[in-house]
Amino acid sequence: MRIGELAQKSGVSRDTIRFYERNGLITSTVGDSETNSYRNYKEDCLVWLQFFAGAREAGMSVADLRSIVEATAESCDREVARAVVQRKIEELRDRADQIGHVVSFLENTLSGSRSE
Amino acid sequence: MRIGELAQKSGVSRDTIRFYERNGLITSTVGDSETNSYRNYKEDCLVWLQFFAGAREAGMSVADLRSIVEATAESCDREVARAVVQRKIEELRDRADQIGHVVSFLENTLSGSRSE
DNA sequence: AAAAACAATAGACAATTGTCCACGGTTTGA
DNA sequence: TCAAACCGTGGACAATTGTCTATTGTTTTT
Repeated sequence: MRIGELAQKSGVSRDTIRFYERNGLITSTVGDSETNSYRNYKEDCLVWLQFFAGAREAGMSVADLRSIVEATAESCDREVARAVVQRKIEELRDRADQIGHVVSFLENTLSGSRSE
Repeated sequence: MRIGELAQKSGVSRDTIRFYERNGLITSTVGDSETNSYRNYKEDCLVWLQFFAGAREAGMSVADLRSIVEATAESCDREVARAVVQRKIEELRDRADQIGHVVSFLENTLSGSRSE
């Protein structure tokens, strides 16, 4: 798959895909053409990109994502990957709790700030 | 209360407090001294700053915070404030849901990526 | 074949969210 | 009184996360 198709399918812009690639979030291979230098993306990338989009919305940084990608890469120890991902899961749960507190505060603001 | 005390009590740095003030998140008054131009912060600011710290961690932007502060300011209509805050609460809940999805994905990554 | 769409690369630009520094003045504690 | 700690201002600097543009070349469509 070339970048345009990937962009269209994932909803992530070409520029952003390239940005992610530069930052080690995805990798591509050079195509087999002799005449161009178009890169080739696997199905795999699409899944990751969709995850990235959600994860960024959930507040994870590109650096966080890179550490997950790296940890789950073939070369790494399964247990290491497990630990890294587990850690991120806990961070996300903390963040969700944090959101809960903020929501509570806001709800108090709503009910507590009546002028009458 | 002067900025140093506020910083110490809130755990937010002086520079950040000034940054927030520049961005309309808090306000201060000029002290009554004739000789200096030290600013004066009310107890109120401390509560807000603590909220800001949590809210930033929860992923709210400074712009989000400003809109909440502005909406809840005296000058604004109660109903407007209510709507703005309610909107933010919903955004936060969406974000929490989003985190849930990401966590699920990561858990699948964990259980689904065994090499055996 | 010509035009339109696509690709790679490189670098400029921008918003956000702070931090740090230097300056000159003030307050406070020893 | 003298140093240390504080304050305000203004601007420089930095990381993050992209977006946009220009340039050059390729592929696809008409």
